[in-house]
Amino acid sequence: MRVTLADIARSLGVSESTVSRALNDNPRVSRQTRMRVKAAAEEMGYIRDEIAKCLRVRQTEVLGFITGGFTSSYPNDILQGVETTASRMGYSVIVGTSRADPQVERRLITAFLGRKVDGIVVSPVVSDENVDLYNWLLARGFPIIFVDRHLPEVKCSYITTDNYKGALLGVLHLIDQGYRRIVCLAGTEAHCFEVQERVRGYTDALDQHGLSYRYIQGDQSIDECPTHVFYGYHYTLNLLKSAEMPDAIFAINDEIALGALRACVEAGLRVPEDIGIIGFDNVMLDAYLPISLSSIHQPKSEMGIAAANWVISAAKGPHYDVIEQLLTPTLVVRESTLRKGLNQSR
Amino acid sequence: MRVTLADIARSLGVSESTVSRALNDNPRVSRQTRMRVKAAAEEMGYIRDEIAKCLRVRQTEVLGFITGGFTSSYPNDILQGVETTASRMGYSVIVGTSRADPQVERRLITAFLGRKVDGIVVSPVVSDENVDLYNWLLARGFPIIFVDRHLPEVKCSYITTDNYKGALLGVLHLIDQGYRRIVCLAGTEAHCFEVQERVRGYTDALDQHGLSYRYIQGDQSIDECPTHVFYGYHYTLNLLKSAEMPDAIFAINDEIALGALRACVEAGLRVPEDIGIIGFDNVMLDAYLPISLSSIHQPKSEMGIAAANWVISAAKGPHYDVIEQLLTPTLVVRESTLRKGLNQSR
DNA sequence: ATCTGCCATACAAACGATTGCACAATGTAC
DNA sequence: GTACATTGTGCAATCGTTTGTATGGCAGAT
Repeated sequence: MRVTLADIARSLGVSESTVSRALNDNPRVSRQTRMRVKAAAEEMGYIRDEIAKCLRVRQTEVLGFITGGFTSSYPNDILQGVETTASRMGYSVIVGTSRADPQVERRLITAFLGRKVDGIVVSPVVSDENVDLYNWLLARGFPIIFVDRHLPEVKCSYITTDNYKGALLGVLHLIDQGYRRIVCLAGTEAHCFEVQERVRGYTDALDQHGLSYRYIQGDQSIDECPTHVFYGYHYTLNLLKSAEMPDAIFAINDEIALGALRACVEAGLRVPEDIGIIGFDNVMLDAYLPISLSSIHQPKSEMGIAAANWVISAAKGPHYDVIEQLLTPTLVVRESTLRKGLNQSR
Repeated sequence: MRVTLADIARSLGVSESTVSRALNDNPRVSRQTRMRVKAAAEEMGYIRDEIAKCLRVRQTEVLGFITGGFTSSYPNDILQGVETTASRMGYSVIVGTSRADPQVERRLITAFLGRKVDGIVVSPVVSDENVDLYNWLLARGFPIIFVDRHLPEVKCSYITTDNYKGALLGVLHLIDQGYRRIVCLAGTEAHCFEVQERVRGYTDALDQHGLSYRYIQGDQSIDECPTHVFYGYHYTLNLLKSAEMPDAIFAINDEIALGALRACVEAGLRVPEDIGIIGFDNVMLDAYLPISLSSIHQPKSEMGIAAANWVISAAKGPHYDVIEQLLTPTLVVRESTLRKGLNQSR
C-alpha cells in the first residue's frame, strides 16, 4: 500500500540499509547511489514512517502543548508562537485542553507520554494535585516548561511575564490620571501565583499614594459563569450598584476588562471621564474597540517561542538547565483611561 | 528506564503476550492473571508505548488539524470542538498553521502523513495548488474533511455554514431596519467559495428590494496588512471619505466588522443611527462590545465536533461516505443595527 | 488407559525504520 | 604477489507492541 524502504531497495536492487543511509545523507554511501536513491524515493512518493523511526531512535520530534482552553485569545497567541517555532525546527505540536481540571491535565500528560512526546509546554492548572506528577517527570529529566504561570511548589522551568511590575505600571498610570477609588477585579483564579503578583502590584501602587484597596475576587456563586468576560460584566454591574462607586477598575485580564467596560457603558457612565478601565494582556482587539482599551502588554507569542525553543534544546541535549524567565510587560495607554492629555500620562 | 511489557512479564514470571492480552482485557487470559497483571502494571507505573503499538496495528489514534493561524477567535473555536471530541474518543490532535500558504499546507500534510495520523481536519488554503494532493489522498481512501470552507474542485467531505442563507438573513435585516446604501466589505479572500456565497446572499437581498450594490474587496495595496481587523478599519476610513456615504456595512466577518465599527466611531458617526454594521461569525466578544455587534451566528464548535466525529468514524470503518454538510446560521441582532424597535426587526 | 476438547499461556513473527559490524571489491605500497 | 587501507554495501539485531499458532495441562467421555 504505502511505499517503504524495502520497496525502494527492491526496485533499485540495493539493500534497505543503503536506502536508509542514502536518504539520511550518510557519507558512507557513495554520492552516486545517494542520488539514485533519492530520485527513486521522490518518484515513488516515499514518505518516511516517523513512527517506525521513532521506535528505533526514541525521538518523536513532537511537542505537547496543554492549556485551559482555546476559547480565549491569550493562550492561542502562545500556541501560535509554539507552533511556528516548533514547525521551523521540524517538530510537530500535539495539543490538549485541561479545562482547568487537574484530572484532565493528568490524563493529557500521561497520554502525551504514551505518545512519547519529546517535551511538554504547559500552562498548568492552579492546583497542587499534580505536583507529584510534575516532580516525577522532572526527576526523570523529562523536558517540561510552564508558560504564563507556574507552580511555586514545583522546581520546573517557567516563562511568565513580570506580573507585579505590569500591575504596578498600570495602577500607577490610573493614579496619574487622577483616579482615586480604584477597584481590582480579580478573576476566579485568585489563588494563582501570577494573579497574586498582579494584586500585589495593585496594592503596592495604592500604598505608594496612600489610597485604599478594594479587591473583588470571584466566588462560584454564578453557577453558569461561562467566561471571564461574563464574569467581568456581572461583577461590575453589582459593583456599580454598591454604595461606594469606584472611579477606576483594574481588571486582571482583558476579557474581564471588556465585560467591565460593557457594564459601565450600559450603566450610562462615560469612559474614561466617569470611570477608567485598564486590562491586562493587551490582546489584539483592544486597540479596535469602540472605546479602545488600555492594557498591560504581555509578549505572548514570544513566550511561546521561547518555551518551544527551550523544550526543543532540552530534548536534544543530554541535560538541561532549569530557567525562570520573566518577560517585561509594557503599559499601553488607550482611550479607556486617558482623561488627561497624553503628555502627562507617562 | 521506562517500564515495558517485558518488565512486567519478568516480574510476574509470565510472557509478554499474556501481559499484553491481560491489559487489553482479552478473555483468553484468565480473570485472575488479568487482575495480577493490571495490579503490577499500575504499581510499576506502566504507560503503554503508543508508538510501538501503532507500528504494529497501524492506527495512531491521532488526528491532524490544519488552519490558517491561531490568532483569530474563529478557527480556535473550531479547534476547541475538534479537540474535545477527539479527546473524548481517546484521540489526540496534532496541529499546524498554514498561514494561508499552499506550500506550507502541503508540508504540513506530508508531515502529518509521516506521523501517520488517522485522518485530517483542514480549513484549506484557497488555492488550486494542492488540489492534486487532496485528490491523491482521497483516491487512497485517506479520511480527510474540510471545515469552514471547501474547494469545489475537490470531491472531499466538508462541513460549512450555509453562507448564502446567513448573508441573506443579515442583509435583509439591514434593509428591514431602513438601511438603503449598504456596502459589502469582503476581506482579502474574495476568491474563496464561501465568501462568494456570502456576497451572493448580499446581492440577492439587495435585488429583492431593488437596491444597488457596492462591493469592496481587498487588494494587496496595504503591504503590512496584518489582520482582518486592521483591514476593516482601514477600508472603512477610506469608504467614509468617499463621495457617496453608505448607511450600512455588511462585513464578511466579525473582525472586519470590528475594524469598521471602530472607524465609524472615530469618524464621529453614531452607530446604529447614522450607520449600521453587521458582521459574520458571532464570536463571543460581539455581545460585550461597548456597542454590541449584530452578527450571523455560525455553529463553530459544532463544526469542529462534527468534523472530528466524521474523521474518527471514517478512520475506523473500512469505508466512508463523502458528506457535504451545511450548518444553519442564525441572525443575532444587537445594538449595531437596531435603530427601530426590536419587535419590528424580525 | 486413551482420546478429545478446552483453557491458559508461551513462542515467534511481524510492523518499518536505524545502525554496529562484517565483508567484498578496489586501490596502493612493499 | 602479498599485505593492508579504504570505500561502498549488506546482514541482522533492535525498538515495544500485538497476534496467529502451537503447546502443555487438565477434565470428562469412552
